[in-house]
Amino acid sequence: MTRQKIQIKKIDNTAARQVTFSKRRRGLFKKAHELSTLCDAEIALLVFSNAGKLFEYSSTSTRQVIERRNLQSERIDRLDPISTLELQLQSSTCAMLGKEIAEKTKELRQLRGEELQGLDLEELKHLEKLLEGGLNREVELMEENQQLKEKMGNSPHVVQPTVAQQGLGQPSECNGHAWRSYSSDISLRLG
Amino acid sequence: MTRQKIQIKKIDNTAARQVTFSKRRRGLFKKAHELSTLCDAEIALLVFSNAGKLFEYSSTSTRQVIERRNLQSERIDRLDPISTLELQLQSSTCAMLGKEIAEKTKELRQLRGEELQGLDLEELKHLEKLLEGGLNREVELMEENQQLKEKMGNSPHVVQPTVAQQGLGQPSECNGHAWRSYSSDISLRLG
DNA sequence: AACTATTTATAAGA
DNA sequence: TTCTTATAAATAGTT
Repeated sequence: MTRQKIQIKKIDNTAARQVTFSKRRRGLFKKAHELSTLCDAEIALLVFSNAGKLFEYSSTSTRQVIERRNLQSERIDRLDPISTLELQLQSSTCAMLGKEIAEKTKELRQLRGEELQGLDLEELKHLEKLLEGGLNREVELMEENQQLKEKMGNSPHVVQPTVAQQGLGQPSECNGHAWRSYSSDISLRLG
Repeated sequence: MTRQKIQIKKIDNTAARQVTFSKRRRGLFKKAHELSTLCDAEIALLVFSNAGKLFEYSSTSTRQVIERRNLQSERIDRLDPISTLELQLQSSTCAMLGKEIAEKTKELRQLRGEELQGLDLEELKHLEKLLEGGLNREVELMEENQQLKEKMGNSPHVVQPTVAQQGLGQPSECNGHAWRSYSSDISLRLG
């Protein structure tokens, strides 16, 4: 699209393909962020490189957006015929906690690292907000878990896995921007 | 970015916001498609408008990309401690069929309608490929289901819902392009 | 829905 | 990888 117009077809040369991938991925993420900000849209963007590496952007959290999407397409075939078995498993939010944390960790890593390079001040502010929101959710999850813990005491036939929650990691500074310090040391044992 | 540079913050005026949303959403989808084609990347892009309407693009299928993502983040906390209960539910692929079809239908609707407007020839070719791929998967699913049907006959304690699969719809022509005709009339009854 | 003056994105090349 | 730059593309404001 510049020194010369190109055809939109797979780039054969591996090195050139990787360079283009990096450039355009960054451009795409930026555009996604701009759209979400300008128009108050909720966005999730998943990109697997040719080599199988995952890059993701989300205006809120990828899991949240995917769940919102699932709600739309599942409302019809779900919600009515939920078997008791399914209920038990769905309510075993415990298993999801681990996933959520793994995801959050990865998201944080990405936000702090790669994705941060090309971002301007506006985006930094947004990321800061996102991080704080994430921490708030963390607290909510803890509370939710506490409640779950109590409920499960009453229904012994429910699945009761053990989840050990890792701390969010060491407080860090990034591009001269001090992230809110936070340390969690929660260990959950249900059942 | 043109007559005047704008700040990346929420557009207050509702009408202006909607116009910008349409324009930029189209631009974003085009960029996503170009990246996937040029660099052989697998992409899923979910966009919820301010009004809650879902727009999605995927180089293959959104479900497929999300699953691929789940594999990466779940491999650690999953795969080892799969309870018998979970196994039973996971193997009840029947429930997923309904979802898959609902999804595919929606995807098709989107591809044929809205998203088709701004697409050039290259993209049309891609969509054609995608649709054919979808049909192939349909056939695979049928076969998988047949096998499931047989397996379930042997294990009576497995969940056994009834799923009626609708046909994909009438053969249709789109933008002067004849899509492969297909009709399915399968009705699954397990147990 | 179209039009353009500008701003952005980016393909090549260094 | 990062930067530079000529050019293609996207798009904000207007009609």
